Amino acid sequence: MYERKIPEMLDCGLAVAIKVVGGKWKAWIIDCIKRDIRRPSAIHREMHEVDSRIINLHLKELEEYRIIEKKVYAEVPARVEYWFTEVGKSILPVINILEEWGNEHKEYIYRNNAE
Amino acid sequence: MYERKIPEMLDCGLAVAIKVVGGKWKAWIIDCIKRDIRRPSAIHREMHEVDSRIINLHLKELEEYRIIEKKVYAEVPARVEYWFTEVGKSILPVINILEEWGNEHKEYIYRNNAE
DNA sequence: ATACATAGGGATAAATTTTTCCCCTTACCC
DNA sequence: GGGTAAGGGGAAAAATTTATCCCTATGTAT
Repeated sequence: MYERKIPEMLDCGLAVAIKVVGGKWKAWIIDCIKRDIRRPSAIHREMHEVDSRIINLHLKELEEYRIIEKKVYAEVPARVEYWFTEVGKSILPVINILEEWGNEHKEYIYRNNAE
Repeated sequence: MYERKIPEMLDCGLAVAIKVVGGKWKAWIIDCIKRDIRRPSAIHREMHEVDSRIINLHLKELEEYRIIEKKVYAEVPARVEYWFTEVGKSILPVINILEEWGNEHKEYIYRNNAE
């Protein structure tokens, strides 16, 4: 694991919120789980652009924040599912608002990048 | 300027929104402007932890997204002010929601990091 | 002449996040 | 044995963001 050299700012609510949703693929992963795609392998099939290693890292991070929790079934082949915690559920509407804002304004924001 | 090697995903609204508010100090800068701290030097005095170079870079980025716009006054010493555009204003309530969520849950999220 | 405040940026380094590559385990199927 | 599918992670490289250092310029004040 990477060990941070500069301490983070944990006091600001905004920084915390962005930490939770702000990774490159975390929002997409959260969206998968929201759509009942719960197993690591299924998430990976859904997000085939992304290496499964990356997905694992993000899942682990979200689990550390206790946004999601892992359920392990004693089956073969191994079966793992991720479910939102209560706090995890509470962030879903926040994400929706972010997404709405982004969809409404993305052409505006990136008008210049179009060359 | 740094030239990206991997193209970004501009299609997802969430990615766009996070791009706009998700830099390390952008939210703080936006908060300054919201509190009528509009001049680069004043923002820098407010955010004395952060090098002015960094603040400039973020301001420039926000300006490229047209979240803020620069007004240059023909005074001496030079006077520059940043103001929100209409779209810039529209993101403020979104940021408030993020911040509220973060403040409400930060102890929960970082309970483990406390060692 | 020296110092200060303002705004701004080049060059480079450091820190952090993301990616790639390859490995391990269990158990089933052919 | 060799192949599949599941979950998982070490090590190192690459990509990206953030930080540090030092310079430019203008005009004003001491």
